[in-house]
Amino acid sequence: MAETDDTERLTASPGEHAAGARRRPEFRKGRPTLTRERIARAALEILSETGPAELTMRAVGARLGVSPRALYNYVADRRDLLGEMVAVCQRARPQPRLDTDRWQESLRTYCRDLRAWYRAHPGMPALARAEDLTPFASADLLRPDDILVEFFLGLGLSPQNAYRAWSITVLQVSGFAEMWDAWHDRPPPGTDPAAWTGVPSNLAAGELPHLRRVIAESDFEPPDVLFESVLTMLIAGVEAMR
Amino acid sequence: MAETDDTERLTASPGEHAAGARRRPEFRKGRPTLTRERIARAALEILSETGPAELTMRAVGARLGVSPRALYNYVADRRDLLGEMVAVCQRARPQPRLDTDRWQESLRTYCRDLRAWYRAHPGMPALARAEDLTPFASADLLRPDDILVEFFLGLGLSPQNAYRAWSITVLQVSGFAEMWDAWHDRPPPGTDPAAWTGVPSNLAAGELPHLRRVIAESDFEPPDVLFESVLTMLIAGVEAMR
DNA sequence: ACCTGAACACCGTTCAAGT
DNA sequence: ACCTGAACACCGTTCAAGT
Repeated sequence: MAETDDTERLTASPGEHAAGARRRPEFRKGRPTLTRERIARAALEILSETGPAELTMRAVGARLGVSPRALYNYVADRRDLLGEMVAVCQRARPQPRLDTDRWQESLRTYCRDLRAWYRAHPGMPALARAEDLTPFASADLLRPDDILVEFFLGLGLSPQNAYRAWSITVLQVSGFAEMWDAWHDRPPPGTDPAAWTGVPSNLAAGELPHLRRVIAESDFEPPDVLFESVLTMLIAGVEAMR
Repeated sequence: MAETDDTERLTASPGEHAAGARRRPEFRKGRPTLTRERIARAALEILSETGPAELTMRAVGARLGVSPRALYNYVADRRDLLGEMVAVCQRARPQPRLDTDRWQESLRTYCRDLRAWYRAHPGMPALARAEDLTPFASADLLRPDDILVEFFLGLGLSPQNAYRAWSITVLQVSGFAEMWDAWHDRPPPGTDPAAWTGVPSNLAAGELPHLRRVIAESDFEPPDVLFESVLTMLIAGVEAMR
């Protein structure tokens, strides 16, 4: 029993077991034992199913069939729970599979994966910022970023440009997911998602003529199409750095 | 007294005065009279000085020297107050001054103004989304957007491309302000702003080699420089649409 | 070792008075 | 017409027991 395995280490509870103590049981009264990770996952479910306002300690406890007080045996406070939520998310961030010989297509693919990951946790960056959490605390959470930087260096970019390209790539994808997808994936109640163009339909004649014309004469494009346009711009920008 | 002026109309209180009634006094007990707008401005100050967690009805009342209950004579509830905050912000959105003959420089200038505007209200888009508010409710708030679309049409873009260019411009600027500036303008307490690169300094040897190399061999670039890189990409993207 | 239940301070909101 | 103060339900968190 020299080394505990990965999941065991990550889900260790704050009440430390002495070395060589028996493992904590997987179940208790029919319910799975609480762990920091299990609590964080329940909280992430609440966050993406409802929203940040409904993410309360009481709601997390209720979802796990436990009193709110029980959570405090594993997390110090709400802020600590949010930190664990960030960590759980980060661990699931996609690992880039990048090929410098087909660099445009592989960058595109990775950005699509990254976008899907951000979309799966809408509002998480905003929540982290509102609570002054520092993401990327540990080195292994930055592995995807290291691979991405390596890729840009492999394209022949200078270190400075590789740093810029990395920053801009993450910025483009996270910005798109948070500022665009978040609205389109769950529009405010009462708005018609399909017709949602950002422009009110009850306009006085002559108001906003150009905006109206452009919307009338454009085909409706789903967010995916706009995202590809952003990626095309990004790729052209990287190309210009070489 | 046929037409009330702009500010009067916008700050009308819900308790309607009969037509021809005298104006409500500007002051009351030495303090300026409450209005929806004045309440929203106090709330915006709290939001940007502290953060969304400190934005409470009680705090807004205290800042105005009034009991929390008094606010409910002007706003229906917290959500209504947030809506008024959005409206106050939107009214202050910069009007583009765009010249198709010097289109690159004037687009750049407008984007800088727009970025400054977003930075002045950090977390406002996230707050609006968390509370399911619909921004851009009224037509006059979309005036800047109409001007921007007119500008892109004037460059010879097709309606479809003008729509894309508008979306992407707003997306780029808002995304940069919310995802990048928000962190750099007020980093989590305990981090050194000048050295903040997003990478922890206590790395084991051999960990994240490429990220470390890139950071070591890059000059520190303030966010302004990265923003200009984003704008260069945006301009190249628009150029490619013509 | 880990849980529950009561309790406290705080927040949004409402009710009943005050002037 | 507009304000205050008390009150209610809810939230984060803690204390004192339970098993």
